[in-house]
Amino acid sequence: MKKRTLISDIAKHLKVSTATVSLVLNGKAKQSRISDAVAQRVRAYVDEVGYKPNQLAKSLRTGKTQVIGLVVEDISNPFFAMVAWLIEKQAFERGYRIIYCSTDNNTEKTKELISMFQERHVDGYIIVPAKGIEEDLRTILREQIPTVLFDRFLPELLTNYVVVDGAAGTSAATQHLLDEGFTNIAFVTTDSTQTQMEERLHGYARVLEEHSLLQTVKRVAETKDAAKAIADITAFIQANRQCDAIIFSTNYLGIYGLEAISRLELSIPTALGVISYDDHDLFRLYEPAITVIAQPVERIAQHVIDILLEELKPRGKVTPLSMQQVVLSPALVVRKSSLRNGTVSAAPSKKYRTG
Amino acid sequence: MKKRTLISDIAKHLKVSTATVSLVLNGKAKQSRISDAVAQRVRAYVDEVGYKPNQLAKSLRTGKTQVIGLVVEDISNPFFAMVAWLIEKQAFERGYRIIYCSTDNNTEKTKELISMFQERHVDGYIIVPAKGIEEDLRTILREQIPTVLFDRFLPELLTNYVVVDGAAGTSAATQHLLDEGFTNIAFVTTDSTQTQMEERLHGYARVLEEHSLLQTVKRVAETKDAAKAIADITAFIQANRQCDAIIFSTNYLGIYGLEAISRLELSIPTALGVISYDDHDLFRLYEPAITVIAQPVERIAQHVIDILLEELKPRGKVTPLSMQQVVLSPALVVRKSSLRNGTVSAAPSKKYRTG
DNA sequence: TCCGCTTGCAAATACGTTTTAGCAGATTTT
DNA sequence: AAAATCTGCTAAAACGTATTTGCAAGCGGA
Repeated sequence: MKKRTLISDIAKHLKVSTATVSLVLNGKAKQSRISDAVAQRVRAYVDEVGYKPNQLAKSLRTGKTQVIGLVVEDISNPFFAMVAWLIEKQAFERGYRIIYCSTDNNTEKTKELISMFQERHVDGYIIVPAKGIEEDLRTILREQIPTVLFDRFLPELLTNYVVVDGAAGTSAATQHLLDEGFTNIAFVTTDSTQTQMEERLHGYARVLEEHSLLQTVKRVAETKDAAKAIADITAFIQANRQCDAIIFSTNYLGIYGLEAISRLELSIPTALGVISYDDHDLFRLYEPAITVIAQPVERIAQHVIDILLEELKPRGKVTPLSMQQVVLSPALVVRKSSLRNGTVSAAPSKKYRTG
Repeated sequence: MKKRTLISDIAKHLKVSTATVSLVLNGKAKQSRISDAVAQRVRAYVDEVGYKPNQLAKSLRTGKTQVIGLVVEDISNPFFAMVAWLIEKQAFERGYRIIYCSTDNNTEKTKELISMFQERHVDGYIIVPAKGIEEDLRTILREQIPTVLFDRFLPELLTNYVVVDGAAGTSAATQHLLDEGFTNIAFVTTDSTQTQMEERLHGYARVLEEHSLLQTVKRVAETKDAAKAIADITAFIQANRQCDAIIFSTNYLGIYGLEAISRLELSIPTALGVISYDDHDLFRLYEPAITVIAQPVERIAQHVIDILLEELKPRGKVTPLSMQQVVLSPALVVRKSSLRNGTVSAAPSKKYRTG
C-alpha cells in the first residue's frame, strides 16, 4: 500500500526543484537552459523509480487531456466497430486515447454523452450525429474544439465531415440489377431522415426514374426489436410479390431481410435478387453470397483521424479552422445474389468502382 | 468565447462561500447544516446558469474518476461487443462511464493499456486478461482497486472473475454429435493456452475418451490474416477426410471454417457436421443454420457489473475484498448443421441447457 | 450574567502538476 | 570598473474543486 511517487519526491531526492523536473520531463530542458548534466540525472532517476505523472493533475493544469471522444451509433455494428478500431489504432500511435460511446441513435442519449465528454474535457470529438443535436454541436464548435463528423452530417451546420456518396452506391446497385435483367426493384430503408439514408434512397429513385420504372419503397421503423423488424420486412415482401429484387439500405436491414427471405423460402437470386449496403461476414459467406455496396472503412478512418489530428495541432491564435468535407465513393462488390443466371461471368467476384 | 462558469462564480454571485456551494451540490447540505433556504438558492442558480463542475478538478481532489476501464480482446468481435454494450448500459445508469480498449491478445499492448488506465486513475477495471499480465494485475490488486476478469482468468491469481464453463459446452456438443451418429469428430481451436480455450478442448477430449474414440485436434495459429487461417483450416479438412464433424472452439474460427468448407464444396451436415462456440448472426442465418454453444452474454455482463459495483461501494477501511468466482453454463443451441437427417425433429430449434 | 451547546456558514488547505517571472552569480561588453 | 548579458536554476502562482476546522451568533439553562 505504498504511495505513488510524486514529482516532488523526485525533486527532493535530486535536490532540485519540481520545476526543473517538470521541464526536463516535458522536453523543455533546452529552452529553459537546464544543463545537460542535471537533465540526465533527472531522466535517470525518473526511469529508475518508474515515475509516471498524474494525468489528472496534468490535464487540470494544461487544459489538455489527450483524449478524443468517439460517439458512434452502435459500437456493436460491424461497420462502426471497424471504423472505431482503425481510428483507435491511429490515435493511439500518436499519443491520443479514445473514449467510445454508443448513442443508439437516441437524441437524448447523444446529448448526454456529449455533455459527459465536455465535462471530461476531451481534446476533440468524432461524432456520428443523431438528429437534433445541432445546438450541442454549435456549442462545441463555438469553443473551437476540433470535431469531425462521419457517416452523415448535419446540413445546417458547417463542420468537418467524412461521408460516403450513398447515392452513387445505390444507383450503381440499381443499375447493376437492371443490367442483370431484374425489372421490379424494391428498396428497403429505415424511417430515419438522416442525410446518408436519404441519399441512398435518392440514388435508387433516380435510376428508376431515368428508366421510367415504378419505385417500391419500404421504410422500416427503427427499433431494437429484431423480430418486429423481420416481421415487417416479411409482410412487405409478401405484399409485393411482383418485385424480383430488393436493395437494403444498411447492413442490419440486409440481415433481417435475409432472415425474412429465408423464412418465406424464396430462393436467391432466382426468386429475388438481393443487394445490401455495407459488407459483412454474413454477406460474404452466405449461400449464395450477397452482393454489397461496400463502404471504404479504411479510408473513412484515415480521413477522420487525419483531419482531427491536423486540427489538434497547436495553431497560431487566429488561424481559422478550415472545415473540410470529404465524400468518398463506395464500391459495388458483385456476388451471386444479384446475378440472373446465378453465376459470375468472369471472376468469382468483381468490383465496380463507382463515382 | 466566454469562459466556463466556476464554482467561485456561483459563490460570488450568491454571496456565499465555495464550500457552501460544493456541499449543496454534493448532497451534503444536511450533514453540514446548510439551511434549506440557502440550499434552495444555490440549486436554483446552478440550474439557471447550467453550471457543471469540472470533473478533472473534482477527480484530482477526490481521487475518484467515476470511470471504469474495460479491456477486451477485440471490441469488433460480436461476443465482446455485446458484453461491452450491456456493461456500458448498466454502468451508465449507475453513474459510471466506461473506457473501452482492445488488446488484440497482445501482452505488451495490454500492459500499456492497463498502465494508461492507471495514469488516468480509473476507479475499477474489467479485464479480459492476455497471457503474462500477472505482474501488472498484482500491482492493481495490491492497490485495492476493484477489478473483475471475464471470459478467462489467470490461475495463479486470486481475483474476481466471471467465466463460462467451456468444458460443459464442448462436451455437450461432442455428445450431441455422437448421439446424432457422427463418429469421427474433429476439434479446431487456437494455439493459445488461455484457460477457457484449454477447457473447451478438455470437454471435447473427455467425451471422446469416454467413448474410446480417436481425437483429431487442429490448433490454428493466432493471426490477423484471415486468408491464412482459412487456408490452414482448409488444409486440415483435406488432410482429415475421415472426419465427419467439426467443432470450432470460437466464433471467428467457426466463420473461417464455414468459408473453408464452402470452398471445398462440402455440404453441411451431409458431408460434415458443424458446431461452433459462440452464437452469431451468421450462424443463425447460414444455410443450413449452424448449431452453436451459446454463451449467456446477458448474465455475464450482469455478474461482472454487479461484482464491480459492489466493490466500488465505499467500504469500511479494513473490510477485506472478498473475491468472487462465477462460472456460468453455456447453452447448446441445436440447428440443422449438426443433425444427421438434416431436420430438427420437434421444434425448429431446441435448446439444451448444460450443467 | 456567564457558560456551554447548537446552528449556519466561511477560511484555508490539499490534490499534483505546469509555467512564468525572476534571482544570483558568472561572463562579456563598454 | 561599471554595466549589460547570459546561465542555470527556483519560488510561487496557477488549474477548479472537496473537505476539515473553526468562528461567530443565537439560544437555553443555571
